[in-house]
Amino acid sequence: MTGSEVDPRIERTRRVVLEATLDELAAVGYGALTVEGVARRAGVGKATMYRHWAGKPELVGDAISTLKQQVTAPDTDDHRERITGLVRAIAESLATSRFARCVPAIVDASERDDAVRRMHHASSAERRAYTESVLDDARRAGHLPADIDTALLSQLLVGPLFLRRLMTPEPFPVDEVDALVAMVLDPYWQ
Amino acid sequence: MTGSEVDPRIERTRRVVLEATLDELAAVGYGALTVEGVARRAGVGKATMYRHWAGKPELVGDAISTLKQQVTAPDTDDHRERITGLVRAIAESLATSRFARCVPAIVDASERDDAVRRMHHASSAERRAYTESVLDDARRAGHLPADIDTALLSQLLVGPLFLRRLMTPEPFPVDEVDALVAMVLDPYWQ
DNA sequence: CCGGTGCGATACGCGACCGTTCCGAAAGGC
DNA sequence: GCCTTTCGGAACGGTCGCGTATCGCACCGG
Repeated sequence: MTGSEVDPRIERTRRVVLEATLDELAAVGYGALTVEGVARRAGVGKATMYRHWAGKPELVGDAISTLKQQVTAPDTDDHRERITGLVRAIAESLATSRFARCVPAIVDASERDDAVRRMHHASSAERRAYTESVLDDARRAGHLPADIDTALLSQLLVGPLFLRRLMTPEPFPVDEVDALVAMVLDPYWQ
Repeated sequence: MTGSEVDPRIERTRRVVLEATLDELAAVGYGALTVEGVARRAGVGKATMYRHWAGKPELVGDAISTLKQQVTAPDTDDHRERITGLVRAIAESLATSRFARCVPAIVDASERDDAVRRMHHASSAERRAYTESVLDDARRAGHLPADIDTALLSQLLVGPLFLRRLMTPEPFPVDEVDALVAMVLDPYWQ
């Protein structure tokens, strides 16, 4: 009845399977992902899968919800450097992280399943809010015009990164982040 | 031997099937797309499919290659208006066109199949080159600094549009295109 | 130490899609 | 008008994933 602690076998299964789900998602995409395939990759019995998840949408939705943002702005008082550091971190993440490897599959899955769609857009909104908060800090510190639209500004900074990841052969080069930030911010920086 | 003209039956089959392929792609994505499903949607025998295409990758690659960009800048001497009109047209296209409906599936398919990947990136490069050429015209006309990076500039204008289509519930509002263009270009416009 | 429980493995019937083959009908092209 | 080509439809054996059920084993927790 105390039940506060979870059976470590259950805990382990959840961890291993959700890990495998993300790998499978990156490897074959949403449409071709199968519960049986994830079970194989995770080294788990198929029955175990259905003991924990109702089916493919629930499994994938659960897996995606574990993809929380670990990208943060550097901890400095220099607002300009905070912004540049954040954009650079996002660019690096989009070039190497598991999230980056899953993005195309997640984008596609969002078109097919409502639960995945909500997860994806919620996570995306969270990341966007964080970027905006960093910009707002700079604005409140007087480095940006008081009436500037930081929501739009954040899209100018991040949009090109996703554009390059999803629409071109190579992600946005981290080397060019400084030029990007300069082109966007220099005219407004005070 | 003259062979200059193609049997209209073949021509019709190609047209109908490639049309259906794009619809199916938008509906179920790449991973879940099946040759049999496309045949059903097109109202065509399965044998006919294999008479014309070797398999799913070739079929999808062929279909995507028919998605040529019809978006153009308005024909005016006002360079600023040409640019704004082009960005507005892209935003409208991303909200309504079949291309927009297929983008998530195409992005995902590009991660799975090399032929699709090449098609997608080639089309994307073509569109980007066009946008850059419009910006270059404005630059040569003296409206933009001679040394400005129009490639980066075009990503600032288009990036947010794709960001909103792929990472948020709603595409970039056409109403806000003017504000976007203003924020990007105003500081550099001469 | 022992009852309870999660586990991997295996097998089931079922349906979908694969890629191929054959057919008679319909339409093209000379 | 006749020969040729393409067509849609149906059927083939084969593979794969579905979701469920049932094992015996191993580990957990009290």
